[in-house]
Amino acid sequence: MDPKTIATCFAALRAAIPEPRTELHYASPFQLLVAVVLSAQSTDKAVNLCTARLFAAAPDAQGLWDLGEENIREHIRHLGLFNTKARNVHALAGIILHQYQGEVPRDRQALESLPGVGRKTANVVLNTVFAEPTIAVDTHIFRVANRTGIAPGKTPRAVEDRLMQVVPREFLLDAHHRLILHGRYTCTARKPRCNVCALHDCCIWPNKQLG
DNA sequence: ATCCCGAGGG
DNA sequence: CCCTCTGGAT
Repeated sequence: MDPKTIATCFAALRAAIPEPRTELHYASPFQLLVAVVLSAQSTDKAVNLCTARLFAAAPDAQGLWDLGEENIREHIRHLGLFNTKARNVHALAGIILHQYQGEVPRDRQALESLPGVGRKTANVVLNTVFAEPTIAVDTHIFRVANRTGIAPGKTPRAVEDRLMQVVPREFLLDAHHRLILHGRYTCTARKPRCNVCALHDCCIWPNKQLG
């Protein structure tokens, strides 16, 4: 897709999604980090239901470390992958508490060394908390980038690298959340709402559906 | 490549 | 029933 068309796409996305932001509920960088770890293969809505009680019981790294893995597991039991997540969140809280003075590090390497934190989660934290121009390629962005033709790629990393090349600078900071929200509500996995899509005229997808 | 793994939607 | 949901570790 040529640069002009891509710029047209993002201008259209800006009009459709004027205030891009995460739908995860959080009151601190640490809470956002935990929420994003919990969000793997789960809906934001389900995560918010869990964290409402979890953060009330343990709002910070000290609290989650003291709460313990067993209690964390009970709070997140209705999320998928809850066992792994409980173990990771507890261990992560301990590391943040003891090695980072309870603060979330603004450093990709440090973030990715945390249990349950990979490149995607690190990119979300860097973008959402520290306002760095990163793009976390999750299931939504991977689908939207490939389907629309904005940034095709066989792996999440390939799509990320391509997005970083082709997204105009003025749209880079908010591209992550705009693409996420577009994928969640319009360019959905199963039955995309092409009839109301802001990208209808610049999207290359050959199977545009009516409703 | 495989495992983890609950809940909601179509 | 099958698919999807802001993946990461082995």
